[in-house]
Order: sequence, then structure tokens, then C-alpha cells
Amino acid sequence: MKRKVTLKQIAKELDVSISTVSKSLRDSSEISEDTRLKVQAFAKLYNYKPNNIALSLKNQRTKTIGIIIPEIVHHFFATVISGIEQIANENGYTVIVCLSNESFTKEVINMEMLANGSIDGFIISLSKETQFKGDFHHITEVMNQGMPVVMFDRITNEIYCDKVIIDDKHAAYDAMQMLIDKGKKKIALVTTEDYVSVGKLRTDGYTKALLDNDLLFDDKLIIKIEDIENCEIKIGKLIEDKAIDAILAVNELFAVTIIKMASKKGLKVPEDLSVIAFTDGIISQYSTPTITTVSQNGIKMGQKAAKMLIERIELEDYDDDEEHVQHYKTEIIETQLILRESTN
Amino acid sequence: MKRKVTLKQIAKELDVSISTVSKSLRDSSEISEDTRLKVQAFAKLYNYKPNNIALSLKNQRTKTIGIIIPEIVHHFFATVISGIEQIANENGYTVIVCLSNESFTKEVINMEMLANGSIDGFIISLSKETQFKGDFHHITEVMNQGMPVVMFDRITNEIYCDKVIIDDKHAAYDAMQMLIDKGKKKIALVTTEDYVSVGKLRTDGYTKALLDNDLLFDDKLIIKIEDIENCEIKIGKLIEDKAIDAILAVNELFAVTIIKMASKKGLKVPEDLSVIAFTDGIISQYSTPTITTVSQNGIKMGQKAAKMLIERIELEDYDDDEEHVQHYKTEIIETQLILRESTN
DNA sequence: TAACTTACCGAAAACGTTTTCGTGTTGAAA
DNA sequence: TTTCAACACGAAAACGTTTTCGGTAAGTTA
Repeated sequence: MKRKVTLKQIAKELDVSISTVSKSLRDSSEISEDTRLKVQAFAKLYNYKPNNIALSLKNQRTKTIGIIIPEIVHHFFATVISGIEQIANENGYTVIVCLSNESFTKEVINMEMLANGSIDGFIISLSKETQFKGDFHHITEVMNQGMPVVMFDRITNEIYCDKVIIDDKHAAYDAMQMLIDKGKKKIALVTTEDYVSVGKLRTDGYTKALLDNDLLFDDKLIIKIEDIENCEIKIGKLIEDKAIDAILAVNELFAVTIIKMASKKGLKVPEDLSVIAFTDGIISQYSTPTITTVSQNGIKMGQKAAKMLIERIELEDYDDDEEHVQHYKTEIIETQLILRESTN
Repeated sequence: MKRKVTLKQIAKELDVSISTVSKSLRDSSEISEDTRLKVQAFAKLYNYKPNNIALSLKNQRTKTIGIIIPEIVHHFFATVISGIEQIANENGYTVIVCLSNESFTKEVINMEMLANGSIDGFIISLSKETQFKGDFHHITEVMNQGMPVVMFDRITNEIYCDKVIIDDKHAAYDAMQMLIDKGKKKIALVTTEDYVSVGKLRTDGYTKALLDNDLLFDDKLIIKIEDIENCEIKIGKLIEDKAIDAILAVNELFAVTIIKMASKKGLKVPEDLSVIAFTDGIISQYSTPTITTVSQNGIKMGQKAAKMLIERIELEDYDDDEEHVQHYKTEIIETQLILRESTN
């Protein structure tokens, strides 16, 4: 069990100074070919690799980016990580993943933990509790320390930073328009509580589409689900009571539950009821019938977020202390309506 | 934009030495109450937090564990990470996640990247390509450097280290026994190629159950899928040609495809055909019919792996260089047969 | 008064790098 | 022989900590 070899050990072994070893390995012209080759051979033999921690301390850069998301057992977030990881890797970065589990406190603790030198920047999607409380001091704090932050999907307008989102309102609008074009008149919306930013925006799109098409807006057709566990009754009632044409669901789980309840009540999808879901994931592809979705393209979202963050990080290196005005951008990832069997 | 404050800055500001500041903040009895309180107040005011990188360098411990998995957009792996993250967090560790994307080369590169001081230990599940090649030098290498490694799920017997697995053979056997007890006589197996360790073991369990119950073993009833994309024809043929009672599938995607093809051919699940899948994930819960599965409990697997790794890491601290024999353990996570609609 | 504690604090090493600067040796030019 | 450049290498600082050791002043004891 030989531990990792260091410059110091090589230097001692070869009876030269540490500087000489370091320079030799970096092909400095200061060193004679003789010693350079000797050192390199020795280093190779003992499989020398520079210690990352030491480099981080010296360079004040860790080549690591921190990701904070509400949960990881969730297709969308997993795809985003996948996209981030890909770009990060291509640029020589590694990623640290922390989960807030939708808890404000855990989000804060995780940020503080990582902010103490462990990473060069954050990519974050806010927890429900954070969005509910509207407390974002932990974000501003790390930003004040000069650490770049990119927010995605679950964002807030109260913080001025780089963001990448989908145009939820517009996407919902498009989905609605498609249903309306197919002749649907009575379209329900199954969504989350309003403090979840995306839920609110999708509701706005839903409403606007109705108005623009001179359709009746009926708030009884909007139901807000708190937790997935006991939503079946609510959904069942909706389907039963209201002679509905179609439903827009803000996520896959709602959609699949809707289909299940519909079939229980003797309704056929899509013949009697069309269903469109947000978040194109595994379920939509494999449920029967397969579900028409608004695809969020988490991969692209992650890639974009990573690119923005890395650019910001590496820009800082030149930027130094020149306090010139930062111009933050908000990138919008285009969505796509993926037509499947749940609509006709 | 004030950068993070350091001990040195505090020392300068308060006109004391760095040591005094450090000791004050750690409540050393060497320091008078006067200066101690003064320093602490100042530190609090400027929100001083020790730099993690510096601590890591000094302590030679990073309080970070590295995870290397084939992919993250995969319910099972996501749950494992979730379990790892939970235990890690409880013990003050953070996790770095790297994806091999089933590539041997990426697996090696990632390991080398992390092995240079960035982490205290590895949790890894082998890529398909690694299992196919049978080349594990990267694992032995980091282990020789004294870095603890825990393998889970996709393991190899050629490496002696801590492992956590499910008893795939036994689990397959149990699932088969259940089908046989229900009177099924002609049971097919849809699996992966043999070099995937778990695929092989599940096949063994399948075979053993047949033999133990004096049922005919027919290798035409075993089909091995290379990639999910074009498996439909193969599966379709299997169902059509062979008057089958039941099918054991080694993962959800195979199972749901089987169900889909069956319904196309006019067969009803479970009336005409029972289906059991490995890997209890989202799909099984939400498909129609819902699918009976062998649950793998990724959470528990991740938790166990994290516990084993952390124990090993912290044991090393005392252990030091006493080269006493390491005794590695292989933990087996119990599986559970979750009965749903796809069996009767 | 001399010797000895005790309380309080600072210098410096250590972790592993990179890089700047200084220094000694060699050979050639003047 | 003197001067100077080129060459080859080492010392030391820096990144931010923690900790050991040493030292100074005051107070205590003989």
C-alpha cells in the first residue's frame, strides 16, 4: 500500500530541489534536458499525479461546480444533471451534487457548505419551501462573495443573476391552442399550488389561451394538487362532475393519474378525453396510452446552464476586480409538443 | 463584492497573530477571554468561515465521497444516489457524482481525476463496457493508494473490496417460484447479454427454479436483448411462437415492452400472460396494468454503501500504517416481491 | 531577591503545489 | 585576466489552515 507520491518525495529521492522537479514536469526551459528526462522518467515510474487540493488552494480555483436541486429521483432533474455533467466534463470540471429535498434549511446549509471554497460556482433550482418563504438571502450572500450563480427552472425574479428556463407560459399556451384547434371547448387544468413558480406561469398560459379564443374561463376547472398521494379523489370528481373535453396537466404523474381515473369512470383516452402533460419523461413514453407532452429538454437546459456558469467563472479570471457592470442573461429553452396517443 | 475573509485578514485588522485568531475561534484556553471574545465578535461580523480546501490540504481528508455510475437518468441509480447523499450528509460529507455513460474510458478518466486528492473514497457501479472487457486495473490502482472502494450492484468478483448487492440469483428464483406456484408451466426469460453481472445471475436463478421444479428448460425461451431500441421484433416473436404462460423480465423497460406487444397480439395481461419485472421503478407503478416487480430498494443500497465507505474511511484514521489484514464484507440487500396487476 | 509558575501570545512548520527571484558556474568575448 | 551572458538550479513565498513549541511578562513561593 504505497500512498501517492509527491514532488517532495521525488525531489528527495533524486537529490534535487522541489522546484526543479516541478519545473521538469512542466517542461520548463530552465531545466537541462538531462535532469528533465530523469525526473520525468522517475515521475512516470511512480505514477505521479499532482494533488488537486493543493492546486485548488494555490490557484484559488477548484474546477468544480456545485449543483443544488430539490431531488434527484425525478426524471427531469436527472436529465438536467446529465446535461450539466457532460458540459462540465468537456471543460475539465467535476460536479458536486447536493439535494435540498424541498427543504429551505437544507438548501441553505448545503450552499454554505459548498461556498467555503469547495466550488467555483453554483447551479441551483429552488426548493418549494424556499419559493414559498420567498427568502433568498443565501443566494445573495454567495453572490456577494463573488461566486457566480445560475438558476434554472425553479427560479425567482427577486434575484438578478443568470437564469435558464423554459417559457412555461408560452408552452402552456401552445398546448392549449392545439387542444382548442382540435375542437375542445371545456378544458381543465390540473396544477400545483401557486408558489411553485412554474405552476403559476403555466396557469397564466392556460388562462390566456382561453381568453384569446373567447372560451369561458371557469375556475372550477382548475384544481391545485398539494401532494400526489391523495389527489385521486379530487381528480375523480373533476372528471365526473364536469363533462370535460380535455385536460392539461402540469406534470406526468398528474396526467397518468388522470388517465387511470378516467378509465375507472369508463371514459376513454383520447376518444372521450384528451390529455396533455408537461415534463416529457419515461412515464409518458411507456404508459398506455402514451401521453402527449410538452417536452422540457432537461439535457439542453443543463448544458446551457453549465455553459453559462463556466463562461462566468472563466470570465472572472480576467475580469479581476474591475467592477464593471455585470450583465446577466436569461436563456429560454424552447419546448416541443410531442404528439402521442393521449390526444387526437 | 467583498471576497471571503481569511484568518490572515482578521489578524491584521485586529493586530494580533494568525495563531491567536485561529485559537480564539476554536475556544482555546491559551487565549484570554478578552481577545477571544474580541476575535469571535469580529469573525462573526465579517461572517468568517474556514476555507474547506485549506482544511482538506492540512488534514489530508476532504470529507467528500466520489460516486461513479453508468448513468443518472435511470430510476434505480437515482435512488441509490439519494440514499448515499442522505447518509453522507448526516456524517458531514458531500458527494461528487461522475457518470461513465457505460464507457470504460470515461470510467477510468473519472477515477483518475478524483483519485488525486479530491475525495476520501469511492462508491462505484461498473459500466457495461468495463464488465465486458474485464479490465479492472483502475480499481486496484486506487485501492493500492489506500483509497477505500465500495462497489454496488454491478460488481466483479475479481476485486476484493466492500460490496453491496442484491441476491439477484435468489430474487429471480423467488419470482420464478411464485409464477410456478400459480401454475405457470412455460415461463420465458427476457434478459441482457451475459457480461452484465446482474443479468447473468438472474439467468442462473431462472434456470435453477426450473430444474428444482422439474420443469423443462428450453433455451429458446431465453432471449437476450442488446439494446432497447429494436427489441420489439424479438419480443413479438417470442410471444407469438411459443404459447407462453409467463415472462420474467430483468428490467422494467423490457416488461413494459412485453406488455405492449402482448396487447398488440391480442393477449391480455395477466389473464393470458403473467409478467414480472426486476427493478421496481416509476414505470411499474404507473403502467397499465401495473407491474409486479422484484423491488431493489436503491435507497437502502445507497445508504448501506455510504455507511460502509464512511466507516472504512474513518477507520483508516486510527488504523494508520498498521498493516493488519483488511476484512472486506459483501452486504446483501433483501429484495421484495411487489405484487401488482401484471400477475394473477 | 532569586527561582519558579502561570497566563498569554507569536513564530514557524506542515499539507502540496507553482512561480519569482536570486545565485553560482561555465564559457566566451573583450 | 576581467566582464558578461547564458545556463542550471535552489530558496522562498504564496494559497489558508492548525498545532507545536518557545518566549515574555506577571505573579507566587522560598
